[in-house]
Amino acid sequence: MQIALLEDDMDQVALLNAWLMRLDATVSSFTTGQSLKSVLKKSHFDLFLLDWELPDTTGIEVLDWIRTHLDWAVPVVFLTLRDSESDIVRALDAGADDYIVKPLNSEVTLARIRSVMRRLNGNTSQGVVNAAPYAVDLEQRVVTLNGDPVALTQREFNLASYLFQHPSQVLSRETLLSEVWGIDAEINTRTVDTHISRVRSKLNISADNGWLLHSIYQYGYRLEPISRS
Amino acid sequence: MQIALLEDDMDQVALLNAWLMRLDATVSSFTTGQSLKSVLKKSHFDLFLLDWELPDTTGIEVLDWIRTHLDWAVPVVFLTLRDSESDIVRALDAGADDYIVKPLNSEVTLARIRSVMRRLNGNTSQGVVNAAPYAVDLEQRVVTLNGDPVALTQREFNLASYLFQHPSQVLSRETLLSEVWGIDAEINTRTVDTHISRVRSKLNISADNGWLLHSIYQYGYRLEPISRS
DNA sequence: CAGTAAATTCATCGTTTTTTCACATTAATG
DNA sequence: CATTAATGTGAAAAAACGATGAATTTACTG
Repeated sequence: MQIALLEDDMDQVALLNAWLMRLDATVSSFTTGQSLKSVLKKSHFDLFLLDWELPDTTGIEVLDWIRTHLDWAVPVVFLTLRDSESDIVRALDAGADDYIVKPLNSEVTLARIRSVMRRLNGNTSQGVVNAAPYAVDLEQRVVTLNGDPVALTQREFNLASYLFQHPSQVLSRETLLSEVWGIDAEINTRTVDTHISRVRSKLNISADNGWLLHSIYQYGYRLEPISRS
Repeated sequence: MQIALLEDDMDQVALLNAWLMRLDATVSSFTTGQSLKSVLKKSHFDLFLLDWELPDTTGIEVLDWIRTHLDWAVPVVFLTLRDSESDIVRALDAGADDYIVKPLNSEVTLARIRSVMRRLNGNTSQGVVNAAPYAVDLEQRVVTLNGDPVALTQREFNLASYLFQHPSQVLSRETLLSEVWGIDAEINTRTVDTHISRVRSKLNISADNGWLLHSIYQYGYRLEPISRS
């Protein structure tokens, strides 16, 4: 679990770091919007925690940037001193998933973060991911097409399973390397492409089966269902 | 949208009913856990709003019942007077999606409910930009002219989509490079011009189709509709 | 611990996409 | 109207991707 914390008060950063450790998460903290943005092009985060007031921008602007440039699926939680009702409404309507007013209570903060994360993973944390005509059984580690199991290697299964758990999301090669391979370095390799190609062909992902696995030039891949109406 | 409201104070019920109308929702209210349970066997709800204290049970028990007997994915929000931190943590960890302490503020309550619903519905925020005779489907990443899809490459689509999302606006080359290419440096390149040319020709943007894509001398471009009378 | 089979990564080539370049055309200025 | 600078556009060059066989690494077996 990768958490990005945008907060310019170093005391708060230290405090939150200590608390978030209990979530079994890796926390990357940033003190300016600019520093976060520059890292975002290459890194993946599962959750953003934003302060409202920052040296070079506001949390709302960062949220807008995340919502237009990244995926909608990433949860964003505000942690701020600003407690006016209009600010709360503004942040939530801009796409925030929760809004916690400082001073923070450790238990409540963590419980709210857990709640947001649960909603994100909710349907897919375990069991069977349904993506007709495909189904991904995370217990048995098997992907089926129309009920028939398809022979995949471990790595192929891990990749396919990650893709089906993040449908319609634009996934960078770095994200896939980090999430599927567990490699965090920025290495020059075409391994991801090779495996994507094999998954595509073994699972026969095509318009006929209602799914497409596109490449995003210079970036990564995206698995998406075709909505036929 | 079907909302179930479990609340025994009739004044609160009346108040919430009035507010929730704005969400374009149908509200069914219940004053006892038993009455809600019996209806659940036949009815479907998209959201549960629970008070903590009820004549025959507690909100926590109802939440437990929902989580074990119904789909885990249904969002549940607490609306209660109980404001102790331990109660909040208890409810959230039992699977609640949000916890709002009374007295309620209408705007904040509605914004929090919208936030929870948005997360559930898989973020239908991206839709189709209508710019007759063009349409830009941000989900499928396809531009259509009179309903026929036009073959565009990724970069061409990104550019066209950005232009159609900012019609009649004067857009500098720097803005386009930053928003479409993700490049923040001011580099000397004619890449933007080439792509503009491609978009213009592939989409056949011309007076015949009601749109023009002008260049702004020494600055950038502007896509604008022609008002035909 | 060696031999074997399987999985993964690497290397290559053909194809597609993007960028650069060259030159024709258009626009602004006085 | 002439000059200069910027834009339009087709073609070439460069970069990235798809696919597949070869090489390497890993896992298993006796």
